[in-house]
Amino acid sequence: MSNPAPDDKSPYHHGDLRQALMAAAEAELGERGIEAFSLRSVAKRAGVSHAAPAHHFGDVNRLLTALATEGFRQFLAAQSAREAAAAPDAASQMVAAGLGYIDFAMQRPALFRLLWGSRRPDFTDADLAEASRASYQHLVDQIGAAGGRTIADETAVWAIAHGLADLLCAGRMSGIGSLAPPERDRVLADILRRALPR
Amino acid sequence: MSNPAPDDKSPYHHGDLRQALMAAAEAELGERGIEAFSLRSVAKRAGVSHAAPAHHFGDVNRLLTALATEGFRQFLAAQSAREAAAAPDAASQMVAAGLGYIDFAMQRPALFRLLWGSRRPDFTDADLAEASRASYQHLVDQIGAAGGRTIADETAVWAIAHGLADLLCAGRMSGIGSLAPPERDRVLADILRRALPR
DNA sequence: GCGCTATCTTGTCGCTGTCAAGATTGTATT
DNA sequence: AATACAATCTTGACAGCGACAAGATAGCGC
Repeated sequence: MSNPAPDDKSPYHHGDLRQALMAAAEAELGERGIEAFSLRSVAKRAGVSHAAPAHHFGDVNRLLTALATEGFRQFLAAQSAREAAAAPDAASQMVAAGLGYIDFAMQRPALFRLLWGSRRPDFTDADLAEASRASYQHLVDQIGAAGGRTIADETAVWAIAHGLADLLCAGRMSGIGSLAPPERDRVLADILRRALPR
Repeated sequence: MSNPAPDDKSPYHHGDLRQALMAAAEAELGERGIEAFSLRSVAKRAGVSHAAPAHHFGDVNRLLTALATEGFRQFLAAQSAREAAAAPDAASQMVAAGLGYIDFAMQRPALFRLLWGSRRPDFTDADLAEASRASYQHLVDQIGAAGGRTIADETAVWAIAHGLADLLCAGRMSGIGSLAPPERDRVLADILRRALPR
């Protein structure tokens, strides 16, 4: 096991460049956005040459694919975090999952936009497809437990959570976006509950 | 008035290059998507040199800003078209506006993504900001006429329409997206009506 | 010690957006 | 009608980009 000293300035072999590139890529995504995302800038941030990422990811889209796959898992984790703090009844769990969906969008907007608003990740990639499916299927499943029976019910809860998340993430909902978090959560929960059939 | 012959092959002065560039830009957007959008490719399609667009739009983002402004107006027109064909009661008009919102997203996905999923247009531009505001304010106003009173009501109808539109536009809602249009409209209308307070 | 392979660097290519300078055309003025 | 001026478009250049090829370096099994 090599284990180079942390202060080792610039060893020819990085050690865990793949992970470092992923972290640098997310930081770049947060600072410059997906539009100005640059593979060379990621490499520079990680302290390696401009061609180093190619060996680990092939091309820039595959780096973004890996980033999106990891992003979807954290996205699902954000929903689980809300559920853990919510009442155990099915309707509350459904609302909590929706609030987690929105939490992620507001807290990590650049990553959310990579997941839902970009075509650069390769969504035919098996890992990404599965991580993506699992992330919204979890939410959709909740409404079944809460009394939803039709495809309209399933679609409704997903569309409501996604619409709120996307518009808040983009900063276009000044009305709700400027509310204090507790009050905002109450309004969002009110809206999410409308997905349930009457 | 100049009025050059239509078959005039390549006059030094185009005549209405600004409009031609807008059309070429939308065509490029539809064929290659926002990620691969290229100013030089737009110029080539319009039959002019690579630097010609700069004189009319300054830079590429201002071309996209102009395109988005026009896009928002057509987006609003898609809602009006549905309303004109719907029953005159307030709830039906609200649903119709939502269906028009979704129509536009499914029929012109590249443009919809420019309007709602890109940061390249300059949304501080006065014309664009006004066109954008008008496009969703119209939908939000409908729920007031249909009995909505709270900020939750207004937010709900917008979020539902937008969530459905965004996910259908991205091709991620295979369940509803694969239905035949009449059946699909029925399900979408069912969901849109859930925005109304009970 | 030796060879093999993975890892990383350097250099190059075509493409991109933007800027500067020059060519062409339309229009107003005299 | 001739001239000056402004608008329009082209050509050429530059740096930054993603991708590829070739070479340098390092770890690892033998």
